[in-house]
Amino acid sequence: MGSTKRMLWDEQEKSMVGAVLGGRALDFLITNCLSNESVLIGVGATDDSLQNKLSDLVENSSNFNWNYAIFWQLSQSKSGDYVLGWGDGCCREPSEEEEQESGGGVKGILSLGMEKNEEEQEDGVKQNMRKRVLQKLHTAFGGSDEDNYAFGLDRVTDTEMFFLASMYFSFPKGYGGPGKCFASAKHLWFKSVSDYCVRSFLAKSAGIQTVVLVPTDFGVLELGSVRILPENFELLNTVNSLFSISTSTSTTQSSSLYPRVINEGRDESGISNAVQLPKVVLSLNNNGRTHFREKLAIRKMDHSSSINFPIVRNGVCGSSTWGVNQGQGEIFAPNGVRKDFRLNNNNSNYQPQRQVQMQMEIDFTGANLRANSVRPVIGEPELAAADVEADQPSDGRRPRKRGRKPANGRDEPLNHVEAERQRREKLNQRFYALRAVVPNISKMDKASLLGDAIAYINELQAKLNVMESERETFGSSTSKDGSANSRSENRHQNIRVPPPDVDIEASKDEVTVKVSCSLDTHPVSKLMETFKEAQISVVESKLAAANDTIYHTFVIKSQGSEELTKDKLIAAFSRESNALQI
Amino acid sequence: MGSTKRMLWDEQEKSMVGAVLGGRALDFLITNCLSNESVLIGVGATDDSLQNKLSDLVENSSNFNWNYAIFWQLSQSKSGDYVLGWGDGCCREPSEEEEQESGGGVKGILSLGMEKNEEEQEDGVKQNMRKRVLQKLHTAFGGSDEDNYAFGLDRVTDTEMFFLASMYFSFPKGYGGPGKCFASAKHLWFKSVSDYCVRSFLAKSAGIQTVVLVPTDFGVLELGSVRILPENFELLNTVNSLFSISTSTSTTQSSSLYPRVINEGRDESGISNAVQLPKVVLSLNNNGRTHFREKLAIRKMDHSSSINFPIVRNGVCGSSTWGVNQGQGEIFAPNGVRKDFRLNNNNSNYQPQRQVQMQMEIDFTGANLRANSVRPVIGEPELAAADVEADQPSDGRRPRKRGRKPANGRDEPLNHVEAERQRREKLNQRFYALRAVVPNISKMDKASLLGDAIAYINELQAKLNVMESERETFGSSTSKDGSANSRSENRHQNIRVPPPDVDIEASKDEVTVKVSCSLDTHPVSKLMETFKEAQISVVESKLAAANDTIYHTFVIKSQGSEELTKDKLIAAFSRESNALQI
DNA sequence: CTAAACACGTGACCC
DNA sequence: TGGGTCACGTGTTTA
Repeated sequence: MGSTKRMLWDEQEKSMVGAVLGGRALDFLITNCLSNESVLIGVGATDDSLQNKLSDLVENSSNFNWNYAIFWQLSQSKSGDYVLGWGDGCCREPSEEEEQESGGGVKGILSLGMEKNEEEQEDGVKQNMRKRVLQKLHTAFGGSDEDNYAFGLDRVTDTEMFFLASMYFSFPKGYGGPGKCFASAKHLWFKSVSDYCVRSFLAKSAGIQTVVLVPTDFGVLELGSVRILPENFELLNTVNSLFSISTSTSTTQSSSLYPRVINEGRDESGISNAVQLPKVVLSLNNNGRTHFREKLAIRKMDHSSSINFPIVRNGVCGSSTWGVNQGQGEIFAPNGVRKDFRLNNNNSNYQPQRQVQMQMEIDFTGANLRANSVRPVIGEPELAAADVEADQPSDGRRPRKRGRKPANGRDEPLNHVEAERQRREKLNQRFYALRAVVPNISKMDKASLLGDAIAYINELQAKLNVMESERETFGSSTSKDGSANSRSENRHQNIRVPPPDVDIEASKDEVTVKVSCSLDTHPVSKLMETFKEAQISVVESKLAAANDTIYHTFVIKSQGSEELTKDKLIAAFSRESNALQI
Repeated sequence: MGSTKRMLWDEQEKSMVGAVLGGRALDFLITNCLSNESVLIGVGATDDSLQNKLSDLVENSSNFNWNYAIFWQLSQSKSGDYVLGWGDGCCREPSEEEEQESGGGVKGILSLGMEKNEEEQEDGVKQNMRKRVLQKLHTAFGGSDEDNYAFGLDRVTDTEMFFLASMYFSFPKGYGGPGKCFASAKHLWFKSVSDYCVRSFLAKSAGIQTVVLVPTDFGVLELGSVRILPENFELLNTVNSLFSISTSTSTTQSSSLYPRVINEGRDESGISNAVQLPKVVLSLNNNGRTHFREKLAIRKMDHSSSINFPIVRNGVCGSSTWGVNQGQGEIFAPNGVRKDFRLNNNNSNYQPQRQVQMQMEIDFTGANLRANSVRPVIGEPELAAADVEADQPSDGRRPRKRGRKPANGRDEPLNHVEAERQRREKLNQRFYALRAVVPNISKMDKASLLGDAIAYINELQAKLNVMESERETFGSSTSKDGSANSRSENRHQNIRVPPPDVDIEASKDEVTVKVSCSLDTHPVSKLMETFKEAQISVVESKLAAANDTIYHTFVIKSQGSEELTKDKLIAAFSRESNALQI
């Protein structure tokens, strides 16, 4: 009874969640939760460039100093519907000036929930509820109790509550602020958050006063500020240039933003098959080589500088096909943990039967609190399961207060155990990360995980070997493809898959060669499909081969005007082709 | 001083090794060791078929009941010289009848070493020396202290000592028994092991009385028995048919026996640049799903059945180019750990710059000792480094006797720590195994290993993604190829690399769509290439899309007659098309 | 209730 | 001489 169960929402939970998130959000989440049966996986791959853009919008004062930025990424459900799910996000606590400027409503708003929470109740109950709500969301959307991140938070601020809860939302086209924005393809500038979204209550609680939704090619960018900001078209231009396809400046330009969705498990409830399944893994980013870092205090610090704010970013699990390779340089980034993060993003795609989970990680890049003793509990299921009556950690061994570390002075023997703690934690961190990238984990214990990882690596190696040798029989392809790290020596085997079903006929003075191949895998398959959908008939088709390129030329005809046809096609293709970059 | 250093052989060590292995072997090893500077890597790829053949010769009574079989695999040094190195091996303890039949000399022979070991000394000193010798060999040939396997052995029998020590030998052409045999290309049948090899002393110690060396195409097969066996040509025929290339009956028939050698590091000493670098990883094979298994007691059991013997097999690391695929069915063997082993064989080939090590693994398939308390120490560097004066572990906490477990009666508190020990050990085991399959390990600590493994997995996934999408553009090959475990469900998403460079032009009354895509990945690329090679010009090309197929039609023209052109094309394509099956 | 799994503190060791 | 890693024994939790 103490530990909340996954699927079911009992009344107490409902009221609690409603109190924290607001009634509309509660309803929305409950209908979207679907008892964890139908999960939406792999809501597209995001990479650092997206994250950088978002954090740029949030932290870079040259832009607008938004308090948060969320990219709602377009995803496609099994039934073909598009759904906007959490793509990436970045938030920061409002500065003191901002809090003053915003009219002081930030604090305490949350206590005006559905149930009348008395104002005099101190943080304790509120914090407790927030954590429990986050935990409930976590488990409701498929997370396991162990890796619940909420209890790793020292304290959940209003902003964080809004932000963290937002991760669990997803919006079908036309629903919610992002869904409406994307459906209308027009940006929305809310000077009041009263009804911009089902998350309005939460936004209000966080003191957000201005919210802007901007549609992009693959999703919706949501920006929010605690200040009242006038509509600003320069921002829109900036956003457009940042998030449009052609102007992607990412060096890696590899991971695809293009969404993919697999509906795993039965899909019996048809409400909305867009259910994110965030599994939050808290990670500490020891940038550089400093070996000690505050664990995961997402909370704003007492004298919050403008940078010590969490950056939440999602990684993709599930079978998201993400573009090409993601640049070895990125993979072998010198920074260990950072590397893990990055790599967690490009996941899987390998075992569709896997119980994949959307994986989020909290990056504490900016958390520059140098305290070495505030080590909030993390990964302690006993805390997660315990009935957290008071906010004070019931854990005896770390009697840390909630607010600040006692700045203990260099206890040598203490340092050892602390270092050891950190080592263990880092190891566990890696284990989590490994769990994220290895599909088909037989058991959840570490040894099995390692075994599965080894097996998986070998499996991948074997597959790669097979494919590589297959491909190399194909001849010249590898020679010009620089990224194809092919061992060019064993060229001699001929295993390639040929153009199947080649039919050759010789008539009087010419030979006709007919090749039939699967539409699925043909380069022009999407084109043909589009033609069909748009009821476009192909008048003439040609194919020419140059040095290393094949040119298809199609002369087509459709019902409407030619310009309209062209625009239609352009629109259709633009969506496809930019899956290449980003 | 207590811990043996890697490269150097101090006098004490020399005498000890000489005592255990014999003087000639000592000299041989010292000259071949080369201070670990010039290591011979990747001495060819072996696979289960080889292992099966060997174990067949050893364990299958229908053959000859040899006590051990070693395949000395031909390798090529940097300078072009061929060297016979440890390829694969299999051994078993002699049965009791065999021991009787062999004249009783098996036991105690070792004590007639260089230094006069008094016979009355019990196992203690001998076992201690053997382990230390194995450790010395292990480190001398580049193994790290941590993964020394010798201390994982409960007890090193004579046979095992001979067998395990043999792994560190390698023979230039003409040197040693295998080297002479291969040089002469004639088999050798020794009815006395006195001088069949530099390992004669060891062989004698193990009671081996008959040794046969048979040259094969890529190495030398060495068989030994504790019995005196008359020359037998049927055996030779069997061996020839087993190990010759053409008659390989292995179903996989994939892994190349062909050796390759990379000489890593400087090669300043020119004695013999063939130095194996065995890094032995002890692995327990929990066949089936039984989750508990005796750890690694290589020793023969008290009532040794005929199957509980170790099978040592080598895996290939390094950039050995080994053949095609090795049969998915093998890869996806249901047995988890076994799979790991198998897969460890098809290793690497990925990071040739990696500090590769020849990796051996001991397969305890038959080790059916059900004792769960004989837990030999393994991976305890402090033990390895400690000066083990007596065989009794100077470690206080494991007062286990040497010979047999005391059959402790369910000590509850003891059992806990024992279980925990085992858990740790299993974990470390996996870590070792993971280290074996992950190239480019930045640091040797666990966290880094995990990070590297994650990075590597992602890298592999990314590569596979790229290749898969590349391959899928190649046409319907996957549709009829059952083994291409393509996730057919998410066929509908357009994850595919889209037709890039779509150019759309609208003219007066028609729209032209031009698609240019890489020739490499186009289904007809091979066709076009063939056209070009055959100087065939395409008169007309058409493309039509049916339900799920795209039809290319080419009307072509070439110089010669049409029938000849047709035949030429058919010949060209037939070579491709039968690549479908495999 | 047992067995497995994990986290923790501690001693040791190694640059 | 300390920062870092490791293994060990132990207490606790979970299935």
